[in-house]
Amino acid sequence: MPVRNADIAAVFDEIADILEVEGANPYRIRAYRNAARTVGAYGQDIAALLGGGGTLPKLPGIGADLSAKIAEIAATGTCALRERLRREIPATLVALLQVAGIGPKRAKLLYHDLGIETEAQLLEAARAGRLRRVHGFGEKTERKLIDALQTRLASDRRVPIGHAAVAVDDLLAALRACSGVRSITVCGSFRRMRDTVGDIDLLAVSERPAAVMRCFTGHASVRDVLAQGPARATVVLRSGLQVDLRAIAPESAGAALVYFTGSKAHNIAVRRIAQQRGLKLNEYGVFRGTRRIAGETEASVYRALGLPLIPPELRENRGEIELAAQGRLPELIGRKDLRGDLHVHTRSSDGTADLAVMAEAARSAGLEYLAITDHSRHLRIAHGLDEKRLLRQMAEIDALNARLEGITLLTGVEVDILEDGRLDLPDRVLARLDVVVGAVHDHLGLPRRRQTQRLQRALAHPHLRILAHPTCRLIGEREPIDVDMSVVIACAAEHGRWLELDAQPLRMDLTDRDCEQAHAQGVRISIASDAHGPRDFLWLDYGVGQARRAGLRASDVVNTWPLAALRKALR
DNA sequence: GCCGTTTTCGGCCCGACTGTTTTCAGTCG
Repeated sequence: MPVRNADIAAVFDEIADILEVEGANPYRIRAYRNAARTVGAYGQDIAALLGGGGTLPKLPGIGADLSAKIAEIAATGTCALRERLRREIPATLVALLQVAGIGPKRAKLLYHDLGIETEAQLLEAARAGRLRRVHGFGEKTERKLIDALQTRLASDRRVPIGHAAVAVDDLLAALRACSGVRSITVCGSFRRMRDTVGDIDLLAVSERPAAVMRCFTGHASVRDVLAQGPARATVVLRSGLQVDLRAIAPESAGAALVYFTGSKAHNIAVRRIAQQRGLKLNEYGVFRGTRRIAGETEASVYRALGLPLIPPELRENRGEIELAAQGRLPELIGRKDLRGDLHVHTRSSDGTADLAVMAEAARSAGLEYLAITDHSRHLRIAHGLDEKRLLRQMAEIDALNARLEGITLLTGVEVDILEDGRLDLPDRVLARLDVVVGAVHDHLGLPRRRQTQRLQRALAHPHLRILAHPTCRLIGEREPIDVDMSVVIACAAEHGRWLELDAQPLRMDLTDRDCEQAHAQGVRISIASDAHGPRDFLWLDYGVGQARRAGLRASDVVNTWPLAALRKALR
């Protein structure tokens, strides 16, 4: 089995986990965590690079020791340190760190004092009242752990960002209406527009924090209050989603936004910059000694550190701070840049609305053109169109275009890519369409080589223009297909094909990293709603967010182009 | 374990909340 970058990252993360339980130097643990992130995000396949006689360039946070371990893992799949650590600490004990309220110190203590190695044993001991015999544990901790263990399975999954947005809608409206509130901002991974969120982080700017806290913990959607103080509170909603609220005074709003938006790695990096300049950065502002010199806005915080404002989507400590320092941050695409959508469905296949309704909804969403791309015949479950029905739809679109104002419909199809890479409709009909979007919907389990060849063949087809939802993943429900994405991207680049960033909440496919790779290879991206109904165009917000995470400018995204330019490119 | 226009050794971001403590450790973000 070839060793992928993700495998190397997993080894480092496991080492960090075990070292935590062992109570090792926290900075050594951080070094392994950072290395895991760096390796996991690295663009090239490291094992292939080293195996081919290449050398790994100097990466931040990776010195002589970690490079040697990377080489060892790339060659063997593991490393001596991990094997040794595994013999010292049971793997199930490491898993205990996932339980809320259990950190490395307590895990170690439980292991030594009570011999507890698994979640099941922990639950049993807590129920039997044995935990309170351990130093630092009491009745209350025991009860909390029982709760945490019982609800863990149901509540620890990350939620697609589009679903989380819906889940906190009511709560946000209530908080914004609360007296004394100047603003409520969703921060955390939501504001960074990650494809999933683990919890929701809210920042309330207010001069009367106590009132906001009461409004928050007393809201009808709240099931449990986990923690509550004058400045912050944590609740669990009835939906199972955890929400943190932090209240802050207006003069500190910007610093608090930076702090609460993260990422953690970005925060650590900018605080280090503050330190190097003889300053201190915390959620209340930037301080020289005890004097606050910035903090009311995010821009003021970054300015005090000698940096331009860094967009939230880039704050992952993946090089954005260096780019900012050099004045080379990209001018990121925004939602308003989108002029069209090149992948939507109607009632003709599995959509819920007809052509005119979808056209009107797209126009209301600020779009100027819309490609109608219903499924093709092979996808029977979605009533896919055969040649005859597709030709009829094309005629309807022509007729409708004559009447429509402010929006233009393009003819198209989401044609199935068959198991062998051929397309599901004859060339003579594909040739007559404005845009052909190709997608895989079955044989998702093909081995890597065959799946990759299948996509290569499809991309080489003269009429295919866009590869839709390239990895076919459904977040939390279905793993991505096993495909060599670097080969697919290279193939798209070679043939001048475009890759889709499908913004359906469950898909968000391409991922931010793949999108970044595609961009680096010069491949254009189509941000598509894959709408099946008139309200689904709001998903485009999340697609744009993901594209921003990948560092895309408007010009990199084909559906920002004016219709004339797009038509020219399509010919 | 990494890193260096003060350093090759001694630093490494900073604060809130909880529970069990008699002044603070552990956990979390």
